[in-house]
Amino acid sequence: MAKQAEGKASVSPGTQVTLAIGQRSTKQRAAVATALRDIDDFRSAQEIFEIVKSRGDNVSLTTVYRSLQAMASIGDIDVLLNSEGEALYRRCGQRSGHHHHLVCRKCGFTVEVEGPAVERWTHDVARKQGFTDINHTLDIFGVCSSCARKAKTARV
Amino acid sequence: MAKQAEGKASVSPGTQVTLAIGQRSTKQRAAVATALRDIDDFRSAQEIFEIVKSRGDNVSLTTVYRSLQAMASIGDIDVLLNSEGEALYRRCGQRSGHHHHLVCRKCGFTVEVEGPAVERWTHDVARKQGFTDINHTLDIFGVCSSCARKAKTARV
DNA sequence: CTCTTATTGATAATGATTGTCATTAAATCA
DNA sequence: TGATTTAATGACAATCATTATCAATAAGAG
Ligand SMILES: [Zn+2]
Ligand SMILES: [Zn+2]
Ligand SMILES: [Zn+2]
Ligand SMILES: [Zn+2]
Repeated sequence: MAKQAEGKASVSPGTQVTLAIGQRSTKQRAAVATALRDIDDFRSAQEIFEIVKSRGDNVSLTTVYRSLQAMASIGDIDVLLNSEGEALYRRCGQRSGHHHHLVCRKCGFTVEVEGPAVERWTHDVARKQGFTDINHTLDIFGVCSSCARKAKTARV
Repeated sequence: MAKQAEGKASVSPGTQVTLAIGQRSTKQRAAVATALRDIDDFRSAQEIFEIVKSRGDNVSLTTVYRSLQAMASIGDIDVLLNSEGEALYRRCGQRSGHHHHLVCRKCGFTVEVEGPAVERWTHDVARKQGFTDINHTLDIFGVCSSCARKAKTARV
């Protein structure tokens, strides 16, 4: 069995891919990682597949799915489900740990937010009810000022 | 056009169905509403379809979907997406308005929770970033004390 | 270079949800 | 009550994101 310590391996100029033990560094995964560096919004696997393709890299949709899942399971990227239950992915800011997202419903523009008070509250509520192994989801959706402006203009 | 004021119409002994303007009272929707009264957990449309059937009522899966959506859009029942993006439905406590859920990952046991401070926080954060038309999702998951007990016993 | 096996890609399959459309039956009214 | 209107239903096809298969490829250890 090929063992390998967890760590960074540069597989493409300017892009770093975190690998779990036993994982291999491939150009496909590097291509996905690179595409994620270019965008700052939450995007679906299909959209990321298109972005990768438009950059000239050729990766199958299946592999895009697998790469995103691998990255997400390591915590390298964030996942959130939109109101349709579709998974959206995003490479978030420098490992700021647990955080939440304020996402524009129209353009995907995302702001990372943290709220220690909220974290405390959810935990307290759950423990008070006797729950253990607690986790939570918290996402804020809205229309960013840019999109709101556009909508107003378009209506004229 | 058949106009009708919004209100309650009893369509089955012991069950009340809220109707929007223009909607009709049918035995199928009543059957779904009755099934929802019997359960206290969040369930998928498919599961509710089975429950309705097991009670002797015959409603097509398509209609179960439509009934649940209609009830949810009025706010008569709550919807939440599980980690797979599947919609789960539940008839919640007496119209307590906006609230959130603490759900057992194992058995589905649910506790309704409210947190004015969290509501204020999400709204403030979003507005501070210039967002409008704001909404949010907040769900807490864990293992209820009952399930935790069972797990400990089973392991012996 | 050789070998092991993780990874890929083409494709089929899954599974929840939605669309279609002819038929049924509430609600309204003569 | 019987006729009329059209919301609602049901059987079934269609979507669409995601997963499963499996043979072919290639990373990386020795
Ligand atoms: Zn994030
Ligand atoms: Zn949190
Ligand atoms: Zn509720
Ligand atoms: Zn809330």
